[in-house]
Amino acid sequence: MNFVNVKDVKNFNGQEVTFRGWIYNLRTSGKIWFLLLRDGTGLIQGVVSKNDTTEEIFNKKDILTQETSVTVTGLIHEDRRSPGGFELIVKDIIIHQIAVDYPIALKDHGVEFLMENRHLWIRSRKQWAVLRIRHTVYYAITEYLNENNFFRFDSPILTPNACEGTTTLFQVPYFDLGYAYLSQSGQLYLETGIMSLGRVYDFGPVFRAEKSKTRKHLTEFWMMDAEAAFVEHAENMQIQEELIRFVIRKVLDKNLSELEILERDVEKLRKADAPFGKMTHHDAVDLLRSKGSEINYQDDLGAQDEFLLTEHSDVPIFIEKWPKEIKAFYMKRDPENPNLVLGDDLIAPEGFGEIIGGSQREDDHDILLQRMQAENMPIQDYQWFLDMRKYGSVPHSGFGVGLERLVTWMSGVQHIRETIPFPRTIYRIQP
RNA sequence: UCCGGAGUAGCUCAAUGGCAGAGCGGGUGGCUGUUAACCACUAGGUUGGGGGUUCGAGCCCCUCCUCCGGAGCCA
Repeated sequence: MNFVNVKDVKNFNGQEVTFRGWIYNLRTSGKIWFLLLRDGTGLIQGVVSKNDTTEEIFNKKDILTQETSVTVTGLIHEDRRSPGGFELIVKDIIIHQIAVDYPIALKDHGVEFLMENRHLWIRSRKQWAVLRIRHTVYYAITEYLNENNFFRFDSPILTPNACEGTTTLFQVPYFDLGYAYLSQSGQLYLETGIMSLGRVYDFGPVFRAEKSKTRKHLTEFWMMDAEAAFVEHAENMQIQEELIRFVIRKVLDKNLSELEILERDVEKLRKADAPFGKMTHHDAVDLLRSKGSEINYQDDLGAQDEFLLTEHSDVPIFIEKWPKEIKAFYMKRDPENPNLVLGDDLIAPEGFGEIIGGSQREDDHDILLQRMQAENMPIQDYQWFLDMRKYGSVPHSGFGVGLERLVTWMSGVQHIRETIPFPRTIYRIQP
């Protein structure tokens, strides 16, 4: 048999082919009936008419159900009336297994019901489309990095100590050594990698036990952390911008039909592939206060602030040079103003919020040590990290991209939980 | 954790303190071009758990549970 993927259907016009997949929907109309078949690569409509087939095949309409697995053979032909422009004149249907009482109808469902049935919900068209965009984004990021001399450097997931505050760590028993913690970021390890490979990245799941309950948070999410030697603040932002614009172009190139399924405004993505905005934290606060926000110059941006900053912008905006008090200990002080650090956040337009956090790192041993002592960090646990500033320290920078945040923005979905196959949130770990 | 909201048929939702209903899905029948098809008939209920007020509670009160939205923190 000539097994074919639905996505390749246009190459088989007029030929007899066989698809393997699942029944997405069934419509009967007397002496003719239609089935929608999905095979993972796409959807195609099959037509079965009484006059053109055997009674045995025609009567399969009485036993087929939504999500029944089948092998379907037939003749491809072009037809405007069919979704996708091609349809299959069915000659034979082999049933693998009949799905009984599939719970997810092609109708509205509540979030709780869909989350309980996440293992089935991923078969639905919109979820399918989002997961395909996730795939594109994932590979676009690695492609950009691989082509720009970054080496994959896998940092550990079980770690002895925290990169950030300990209240947000997941703790696991670790033999006779007490406890280990699930990694929140591979950044500190990546910083060691650049002294070997020059430019490195890791890409994997990270874990944050934050009790965040918003549409932008997961407790387990995928992050790409990149780190580069001899790269300073301005170049760091330039790399981030090139990377994100590369991802936008890849998604527009590969996922137009998925974006259409999701009813994403593609023009907004096209416009975002242009030079990004840039302002200092101080200027951002000025702007926000002029718009009525009560934010202060020592404050982090809130969700409303991120929206206000980007509401009239087609492109993402960098917020750079932050007050050192609200940023992590490892960020390098601004040589022009010791109260600031050379950090940058990249905020996506349309209210999708922060998608990147990055900074030039503090490369001076004594300044870094001071900063760590001021934050009461257990210095002995971080001796290896301080070592890098003793044995050939160099200026260096890095950043972390939240994969699901980026996919949320690209696909335009309203909640981050739809951008990962099995979301982990504060109140849900099933299925 | 805080603030707000919701739990009624498999699903989405109605129901002035007074007989618990509709659409979808299921079943049966009809229809040769359907697009989440349509039409007719039909089955389907411990109204989240516990307690209370009342002649009478899905509806009011207390409590617990579950979920949703938002905030803070962050990617």
